Amino acid sequence: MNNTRFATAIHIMTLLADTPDEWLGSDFLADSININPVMVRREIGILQNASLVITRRGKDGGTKLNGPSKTIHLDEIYTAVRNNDILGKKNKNPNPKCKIGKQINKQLDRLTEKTDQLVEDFLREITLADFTKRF
Amino acid sequence: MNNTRFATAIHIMTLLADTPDEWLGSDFLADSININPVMVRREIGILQNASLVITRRGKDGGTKLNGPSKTIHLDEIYTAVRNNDILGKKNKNPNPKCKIGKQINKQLDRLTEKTDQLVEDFLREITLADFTKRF
DNA sequence: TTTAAAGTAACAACAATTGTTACAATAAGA
DNA sequence: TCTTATTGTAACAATTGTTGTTACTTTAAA
Repeated sequence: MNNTRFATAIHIMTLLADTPDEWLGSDFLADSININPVMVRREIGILQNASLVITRRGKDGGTKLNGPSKTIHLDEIYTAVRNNDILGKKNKNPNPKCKIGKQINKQLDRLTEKTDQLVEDFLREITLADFTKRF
Repeated sequence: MNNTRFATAIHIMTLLADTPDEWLGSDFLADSININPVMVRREIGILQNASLVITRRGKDGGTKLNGPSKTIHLDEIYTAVRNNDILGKKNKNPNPKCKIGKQINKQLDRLTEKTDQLVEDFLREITLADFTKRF
């Protein structure tokens, strides 16, 4: 993850958790994170797809958590925004004539899968409420 | 990690482990991975800094493992090539006037550190010999 | 009907990754 | 000592990924 998407997403979620009854607008959220409101709306789109938040359009619109923060787990946020494996990308065309080139991507997949699973399992044990408690 | 550096590094290490007594050249390694020899030499430079391999310049030069593959652990390769945190980058200037903006990066650091440690601990339990056994 | 918000497309700017060429430094071996 | 093959690395090009911005449509409250 050579990007700020998890940081942005968990920042949004933390703000939403802080005032769970209010519809917070992208301008307000953007001002706390100090990024462009369009970026915020894009990230909110992802969080919506994952059913982590609900939004309302039009005047007085905004975004809220889709449930109590103690029922939301950090792995849900992570898997929603992640776009790479922890160990990175595989090389595209390792040489099939080489005994190692032929197998490497399969073996890397095994390792990648275990590694990713490990992190998800860890983040699943942490709720958004746990995270926000420290603020 | 939105790059192929771990994949390239472990591919190199696997090839070296396969013929531990030979000096393998960057052309040979590049041909198995199917990337440019310069990329291979660059990655070997990193592996050298981490004392994972030794190289010899000049005619009949090349690279070898710096020790038996059962004494090399995958976390050593991972930490040598990693250049990002698993949870990604932090936003640079969260708003210090906001109670959450003010704290977010500190709290993210806590989480990031635990997550990275988890993966390193996992990879430390796997030797290069374990990995290469399956080829 | 007015107003303020989300949603999103299009594009621009910037950063990271990967590929390539070229050449200096080095070391083996004739 | 000379030839040859290799690493090391700088410089740059090409590609891809990330972030920022503008502008406009859609939506819903009041």
